[in-house]
Amino acid sequence: MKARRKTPLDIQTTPPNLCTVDLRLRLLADLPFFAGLSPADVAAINQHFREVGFEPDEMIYLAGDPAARMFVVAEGRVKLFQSAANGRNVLLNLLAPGEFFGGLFSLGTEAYVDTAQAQTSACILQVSSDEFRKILDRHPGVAIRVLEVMAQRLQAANERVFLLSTSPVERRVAVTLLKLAGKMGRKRKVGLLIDMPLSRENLADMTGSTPESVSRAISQFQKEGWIATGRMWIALKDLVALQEIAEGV
Amino acid sequence: MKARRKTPLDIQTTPPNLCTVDLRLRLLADLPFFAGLSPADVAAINQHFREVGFEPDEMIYLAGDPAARMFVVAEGRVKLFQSAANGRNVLLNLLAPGEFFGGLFSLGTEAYVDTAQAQTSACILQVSSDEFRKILDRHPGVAIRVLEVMAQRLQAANERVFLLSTSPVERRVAVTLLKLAGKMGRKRKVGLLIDMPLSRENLADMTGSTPESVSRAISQFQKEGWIATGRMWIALKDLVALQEIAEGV
DNA sequence: CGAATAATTGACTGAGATCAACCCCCGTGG
DNA sequence: CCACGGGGGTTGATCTCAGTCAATTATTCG
Repeated sequence: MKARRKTPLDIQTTPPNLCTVDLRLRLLADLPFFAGLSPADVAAINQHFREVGFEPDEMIYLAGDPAARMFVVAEGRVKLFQSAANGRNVLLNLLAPGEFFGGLFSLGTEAYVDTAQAQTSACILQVSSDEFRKILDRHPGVAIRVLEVMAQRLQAANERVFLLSTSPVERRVAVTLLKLAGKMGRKRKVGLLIDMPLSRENLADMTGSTPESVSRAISQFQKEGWIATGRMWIALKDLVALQEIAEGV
Repeated sequence: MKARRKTPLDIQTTPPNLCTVDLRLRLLADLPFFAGLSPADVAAINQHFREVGFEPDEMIYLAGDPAARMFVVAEGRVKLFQSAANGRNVLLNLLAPGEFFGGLFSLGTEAYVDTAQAQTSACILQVSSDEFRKILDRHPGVAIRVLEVMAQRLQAANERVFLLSTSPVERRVAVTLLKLAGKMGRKRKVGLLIDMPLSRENLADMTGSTPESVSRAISQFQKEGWIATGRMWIALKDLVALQEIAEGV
């Protein structure tokens, strides 16, 4: 018997592209910032959301587009990035179901400053920025919870500035792997698998480095037995060792 | 007649350390997030603020302290930074009057993640996080405006990640100078003076570099006639040229 | 099986960090 | 008023991490 595929990832060959109705309601109710609302309120808010399916690599919006909508990931993975003139990209965030993104929070700004792209096939809920603004006005508690999320993201961004300013590539890669595993790690036989297709280039765009340098770091980690990896996937096997690299022991 | 001092900065030798009452009210009313409130509301909110004076270099809070307070700069300059193990600092923000900082927005977090230090003598208004939280609950419009400020800061932090990931030191320094001048530039004979004491090391901490490398970039700019500089001060003379460097022409 | 794309590996190069010496302001105190 | 000392700034020499270029190998899909 011969293994046909080596990827431990569950590849969604037939994308659903549409979320079921109950998934929508459950999802909205589970969003951190709608958590305090009554089921009736959530149902009312649900009315304003429209759902859209995306193929892998499909663009959701481009930097510079008028920032007219706010989005919530229902299924799949979405990446937010900015492109540099020399062709290099900077990956700002990788989003999992339940996370929001889009133009709402650059309210002064009229256009998106980043680009959103489906990393896998994805189902996305969207509202117009105006409508979401009305929801915020109507439900003050929601605004405060959104504020908390924004505060966390600001903190994460500052941490990243710190890392880029002080740490070598190897450490930045280790930190990134641990963060990804914390967010979307699934226990598998090979280890704690980061549950999404992830290339060396993606990691380079996340760490301010290059695919080659990331590859060297990854090879090292694998040689030490701390991770298992293949084409487009990585699983962590020794979190403690990685943590030590991440913290610069 | 002989020039006694070469610094074009107005040095505050006798710090006031206390803000006058009308300054307080004017300041609070002018805060972006209290802008929509009635004078009576502002006066009521004012009751909850306490004012404190700081000497230059005095610490306002340390990373790790319980995040019990939220602050507003009334007068002076405040720097927020994080320290790395190797002794290097990363300067996260330089704040001017009207800007807020502190523990409020790491609501999940119990401790400050950064350190706040008075860069000049400064007058700071403070409220307990609990009290400010109540203000937010009572005035929903305020929460939304705070949200907007947070969104701007997140965007600024992401821009910084982008710069650190893609641009050489020279460009990062140019961008930083332009941003500082936009925020606290004053027209002087020497040029558009950045109105605060600012060392090469400060700039290094802002650009993820070293004092030596910043010095080399600055020397270059001066040789080209784009800036004028001295001990702890910088004035911009050719914004267009700097803009071109900043945008990578 | 073969084409396409991801990943690895090596050799070379260069931007910038580090180390070190020196200069120059500026406030202080004789 | 001037001499002094300390901290900020400059400049040069060296070294190193990681980016670049290029060739090869591995993996997946049609």
